[in-house]
Amino acid sequence: MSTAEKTEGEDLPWGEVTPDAARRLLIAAVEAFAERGYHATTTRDIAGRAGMSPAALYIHYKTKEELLHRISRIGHDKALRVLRTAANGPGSAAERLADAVRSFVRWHADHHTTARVVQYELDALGEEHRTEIIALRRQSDATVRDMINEGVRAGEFDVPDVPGTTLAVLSLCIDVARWFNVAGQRTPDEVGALYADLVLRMVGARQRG
Amino acid sequence: MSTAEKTEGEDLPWGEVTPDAARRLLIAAVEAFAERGYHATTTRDIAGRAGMSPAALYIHYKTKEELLHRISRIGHDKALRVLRTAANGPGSAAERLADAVRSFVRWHADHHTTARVVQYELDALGEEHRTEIIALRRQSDATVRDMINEGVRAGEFDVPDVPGTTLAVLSLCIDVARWFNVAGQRTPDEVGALYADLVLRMVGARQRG
DNA sequence: CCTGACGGTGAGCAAGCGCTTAGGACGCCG
DNA sequence: CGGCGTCCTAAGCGCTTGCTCACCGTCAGG
Repeated sequence: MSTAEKTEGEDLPWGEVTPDAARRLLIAAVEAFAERGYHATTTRDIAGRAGMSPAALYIHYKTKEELLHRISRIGHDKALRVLRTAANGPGSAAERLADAVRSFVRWHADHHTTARVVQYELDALGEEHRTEIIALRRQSDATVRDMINEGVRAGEFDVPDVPGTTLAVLSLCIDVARWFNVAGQRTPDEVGALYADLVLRMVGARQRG
Repeated sequence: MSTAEKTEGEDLPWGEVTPDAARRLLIAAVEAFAERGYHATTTRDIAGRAGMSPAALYIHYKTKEELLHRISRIGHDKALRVLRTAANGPGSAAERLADAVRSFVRWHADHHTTARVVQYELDALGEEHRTEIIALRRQSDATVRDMINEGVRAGEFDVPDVPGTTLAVLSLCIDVARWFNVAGQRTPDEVGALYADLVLRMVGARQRG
């Protein structure tokens, strides 16, 4: 068996979406949702961007909402994995928090079109799908909160309000998806570095890079 | 002439919208837009919430987009005024910045339903209206940047990247409109105080309150 | 060659959309 | 009382929406 068969799912942007036509439709939907928002996007527009007829969409997805759900699910999974990888890495609490913020922000900047859909079209989802996604977000929250708590316990941080600071840190990172590339001229790496520094200041880390 | 005639425009929430029916429609629109988003809201829904027939909307507003524009315009004006009042107040740069963040955040929390429409439905506006609103946002940006610059010049702050930090501070404040009251249990005053402290940390203010 | 599954299309349905228009209820002035 | 302007409604127009359905080309297996 050729090695390309199983590995191709990981490196190209939406490789985990398996029928090729389904992937093209999903990518088209991400673009359209990010540009105009979920409700302002028509199924005809999505199918058109993917080079297909309007009816083709319903061969691969049951409803327009299912498309949004798939995008939201995969996007949140990836963002959470990025966060956790840095959080579980080596180094002091400050180093891990800076790393986590840096890569989380970089992800939101790099994939700002996906991130915008994932973070800002949440209540277009149906009841069940929305609660599923909210559970994923709580895991992101817990990941950041744990890092901050560890830093406080180790004496590295000075944080009077841990839940509030956690909320603010995540809010700051997530909002990158809204303004990125609308303002222009900053690379994802630069924003990541800036935000890592700002967050270290917010938690009162003693030494700064 | 009775004194109530001119003063009533200032204290009640949308007092500047003068025909009474027009105000009721606008308030209904704010609620609906905040709950479901602009595109997912129907003119019938807005009129229904205001206790009127669908056609009544078009006596007071030419289009649904004009309603959004009026909301956006008034909301941005008010938020900018709140920011500037604190920025032009007395005290050191640190005190004024903290004050500005505190009141700006409090406004976004208090009027989170209005703020959500104002901050997150921007690209539902038409071309001309959108550029008009963006000009107002640039003034908010300039107000914050000036305060930070003054603090740096006075030796109160330590900020390596002033434009980037300005962006982050505003992003942090604005995003309050997204999560407030979805999370619950924090009062606008508490969030304002927390955020003022966090922002002082971000700019490296030497003394903290 | 036939067969059947797969993946796609063209046409269109019922419902809902933003918005318009003809007309009615009401109060004010003569 | 009539005439008029203001504010609102009932009805509906033209169009678009999410989605369906009857049908078709392609290709592997026998």
